[in-house]
Amino acid sequence: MVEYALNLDYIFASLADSTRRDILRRVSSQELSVGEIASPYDLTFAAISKHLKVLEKAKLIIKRRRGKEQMVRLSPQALANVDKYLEAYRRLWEERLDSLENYLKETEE
Amino acid sequence: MVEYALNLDYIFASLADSTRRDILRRVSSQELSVGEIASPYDLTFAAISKHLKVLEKAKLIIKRRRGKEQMVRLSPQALANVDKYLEAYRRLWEERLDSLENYLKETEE
DNA sequence: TGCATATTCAACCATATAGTTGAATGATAC
DNA sequence: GTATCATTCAACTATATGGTTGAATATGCA
Repeated sequence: MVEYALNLDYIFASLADSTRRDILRRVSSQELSVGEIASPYDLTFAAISKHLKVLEKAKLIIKRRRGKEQMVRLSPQALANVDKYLEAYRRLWEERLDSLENYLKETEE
Repeated sequence: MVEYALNLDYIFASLADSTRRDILRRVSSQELSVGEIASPYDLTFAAISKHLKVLEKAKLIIKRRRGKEQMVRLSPQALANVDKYLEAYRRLWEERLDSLENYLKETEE
């Protein structure tokens, strides 16, 4: 319960930064080393290392050592928790979309 | 584009606080005044007012004046954007759930 | 062992955030 | 207009966050 709430704190805080969202996107399709992750950004390795720490604390990524590199990949479970969180609200925005659709349909006629 | 990204920054940052998530939950079923929103929490009005500012900037809530009160309600659209953001990842955690299901099914046999 | 490569840690700085208190504003009621 | 109720603003404090630099650690290789 509390665990779950804390987890959402970490997950949402992680996702609130566009560099971290970009990292997530990139590791979602393939495992990358920390160096590979860092290279496109105009930031120090240490900064990227910190971003990865944040993502790791939120359990959004998993790191494993491969030789001298640390390999990083997405752990989709945390995002599934976000989806679960949204569940309670889905009906609300779908209703709104429905009424917009109806409105458009009626306007067509 | 940039607008959308900034929006996600604000939305996720808003959701990273359990008081704000609780406020969202409470205004999702009914419109509440700022005072009604504040009453269950052990925080000053000013603190709640700030939380509402954060939620408003993220377009998660809408305020309107009713007499001397400000009434607050959920604006579900911003959450629909989160759902849209998750879209790209849904396949990934569903695959994982599927393989867990298969594993359990096979273990049963 | 010693060197190079990959990554992290420690210390520090600047800015943002979450809270407080007390004054200020807006709207209604008298 | 004045008092009152509801809310916000301003100023301040403490802590968190995102970045830097330079030293430290971990692994692989000669």
